[in-house]
Amino acid sequence: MVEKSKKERLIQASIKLFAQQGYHNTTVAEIADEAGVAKGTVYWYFNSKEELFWGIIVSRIESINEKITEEVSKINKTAIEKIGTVIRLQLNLFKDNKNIVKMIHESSFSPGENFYKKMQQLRAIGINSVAKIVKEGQENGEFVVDIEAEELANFILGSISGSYNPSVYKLDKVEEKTDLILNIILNGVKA
Amino acid sequence: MVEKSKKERLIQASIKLFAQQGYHNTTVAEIADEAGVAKGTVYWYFNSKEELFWGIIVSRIESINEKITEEVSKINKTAIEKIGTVIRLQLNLFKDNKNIVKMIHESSFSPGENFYKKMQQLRAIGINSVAKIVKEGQENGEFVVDIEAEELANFILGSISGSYNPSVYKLDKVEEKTDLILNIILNGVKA
Amino acid sequence: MVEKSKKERLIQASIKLFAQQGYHNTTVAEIADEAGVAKGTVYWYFNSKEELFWGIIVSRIESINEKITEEVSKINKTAIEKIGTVIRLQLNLFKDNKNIVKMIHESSFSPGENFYKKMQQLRAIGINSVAKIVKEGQENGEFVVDIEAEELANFILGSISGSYNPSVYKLDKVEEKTDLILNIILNGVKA
Amino acid sequence: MVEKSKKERLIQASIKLFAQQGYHNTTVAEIADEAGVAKGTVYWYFNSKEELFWGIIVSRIESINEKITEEVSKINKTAIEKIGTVIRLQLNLFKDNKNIVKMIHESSFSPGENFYKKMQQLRAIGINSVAKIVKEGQENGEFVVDIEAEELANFILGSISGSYNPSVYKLDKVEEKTDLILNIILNGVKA
DNA sequence: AATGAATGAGTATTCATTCAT
DNA sequence: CATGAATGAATACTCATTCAT
Repeated sequence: MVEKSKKERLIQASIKLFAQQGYHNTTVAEIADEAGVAKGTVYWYFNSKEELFWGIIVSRIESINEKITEEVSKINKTAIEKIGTVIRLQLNLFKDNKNIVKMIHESSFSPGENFYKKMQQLRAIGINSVAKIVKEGQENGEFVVDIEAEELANFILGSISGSYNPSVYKLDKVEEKTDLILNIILNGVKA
Repeated sequence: MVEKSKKERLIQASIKLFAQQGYHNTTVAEIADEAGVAKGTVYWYFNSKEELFWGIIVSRIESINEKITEEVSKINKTAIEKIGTVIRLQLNLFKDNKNIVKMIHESSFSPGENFYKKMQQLRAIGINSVAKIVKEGQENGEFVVDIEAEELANFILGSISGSYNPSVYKLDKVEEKTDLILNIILNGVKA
Repeated sequence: MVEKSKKERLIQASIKLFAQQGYHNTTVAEIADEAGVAKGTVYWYFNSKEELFWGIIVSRIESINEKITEEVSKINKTAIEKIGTVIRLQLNLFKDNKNIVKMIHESSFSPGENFYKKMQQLRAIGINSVAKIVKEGQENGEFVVDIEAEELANFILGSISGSYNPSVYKLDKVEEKTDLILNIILNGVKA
Repeated sequence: MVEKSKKERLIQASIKLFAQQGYHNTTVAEIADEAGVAKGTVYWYFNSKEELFWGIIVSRIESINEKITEEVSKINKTAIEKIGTVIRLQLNLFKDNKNIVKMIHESSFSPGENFYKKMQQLRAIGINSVAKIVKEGQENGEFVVDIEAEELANFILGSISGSYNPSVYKLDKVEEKTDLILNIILNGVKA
């Protein structure tokens, strides 16, 4: 079929609108409208507006976490190369899902306890994977050893998303940006 | 009188509640209640709920921006020292204003285009100040020159806030953390 | 087949759910579910939720009215005996159809004028039949004559259902209760 | 003031509409409209539509229960006289509050567990009071003693409300009706 | 300055009903 | 006969804001 399923259309419409206008400023009616379905149809596929929002967020983060985890287990790559891949994965996520990044941004403030915990878990999973890479690098002499692996992982992941700033970074040059960030993280800024 | 002014009490109540519950889940009635005033009184001191929210956010960010700007102009310090101060300032802001940090997090997206732009401006001011420090450091040979000052500034500021993760960082040891971050930024993680 | 027809299953499910939860708190989806059929199927057998509800109510009341009418025409019984039978019929209806009694209770008011009138009519038919018995009794000297037959009939029918109180009456002893009520109605409570 | 309070107006409007159309067929908007206030005002005075409905029901039943209880304790009246008063009180309640009677009718089917229990309690209180009168009458030889006082009380109260039928009883002649019912209850219908 | 009663626009959610298959 | 995806009208309730006192 060329025609997308109504559920898929609802998800796309949600991503677009939530990102553009924020969760609270987007109505279920608007989403249905944008997706070209009736309001009631939203509730045929999703139990609530919250579930719709968080379902999207969680699925995307899980997807990138999976990719990172995958990267960790590769044996024919150095730790440095793996960190490079992590950066590239994140930047590509940002590039391909500008709207979702915005949604994740917003989600950092929790509408509900349940989802907040879920988000914490997801972040922990990501950090954990990167920490494994770091440990590997520390063990084989690629990385400095005077900093705890987990703290380093936290810094790395944080600096990628923290430094992601649409008004500064033009994300059409992912490779370039990856090199830049990796360069700073590896060598620092001192002359 | 030791009794705080009603306006001050309203601001404190707002910070507490907005941070705990988020903007949309906090009602004006709750704020008035927490502050011990009548609902109508809120509107004597503030024109709207939004103004109350943003007034707080903006004032705090402006305050730290001022401090950074101040730091820039000091002449008896190296650029590296200045960057260290910037990190220390940020971490202290986080430490002293956990609630406000949460608010800023939320505000990175929330209610309406106007304020989003305002936030972008504020961020730009901060980056601008740090970029001046960086340029200074590049000119006097402290920092690498193959990276644009603004991009570097963006990375520095971003990595501080991005790596700020309450569940990992215990912010009671600001000096220690400052050294850690500064160390990574300056020297990188490569062995 | 031992398997009941879908229509029958729908009726049974409706009685159960309407009685347990009331008309407005029972959804067509629930009924279909309870009956083990698809939602759409309900509409093959019944034109609407209302029709389903009222169809049940009306059929039961009509059935008891028929029995009462039947009773009236018997010629080998005294009026007193006939009244006794009416009481017994009612109590047995209550006993066997607790759920339906609840439904009738609710229906004494519920959805829309049309059905309210229908209920009035049904009640009128019942009263009319009993009134015939009363008249008979008045004519042959069994009952007092200073009270209009219809008013008496109304009292009799009303006192049966009005005094029906599940928390007081244990309806397992229908004969006993019949005697009790008949006794009071006939002889009164004065010593 | 000639102008009734908004709360009072809301109560009156609710009684009217709930009785005319039933609980589920009456919208909060209609009530507000009928009372001449804004929709939001309903929620200033009442927490919910349910509370509004049940608040009315309960308060009226409590009021008549109080009157009955009062009657019980009078010492210069015979039990028969007291029963007469109970009948008169009920009929007057019906007369003055035709709408409320309808509401009580409807309430016999519970929207919520809490209120259902409350209703049971209220009925129990009424029966209890009447049972006291009956006992009194049994002790001083006014009433037959072969029937349990509580069962008799249940019958009496039940027969009054059960036999209340707007299409038969014209409630403008309360005294007459009171005598009629009292007469039947006391002496029965046997010639 | 301060109050709090009153407002009414705004919205998520439900559910009887339809109809293409 | 039977299904269940899809519809959209209907509605209780919230809450920022106003204003007479």
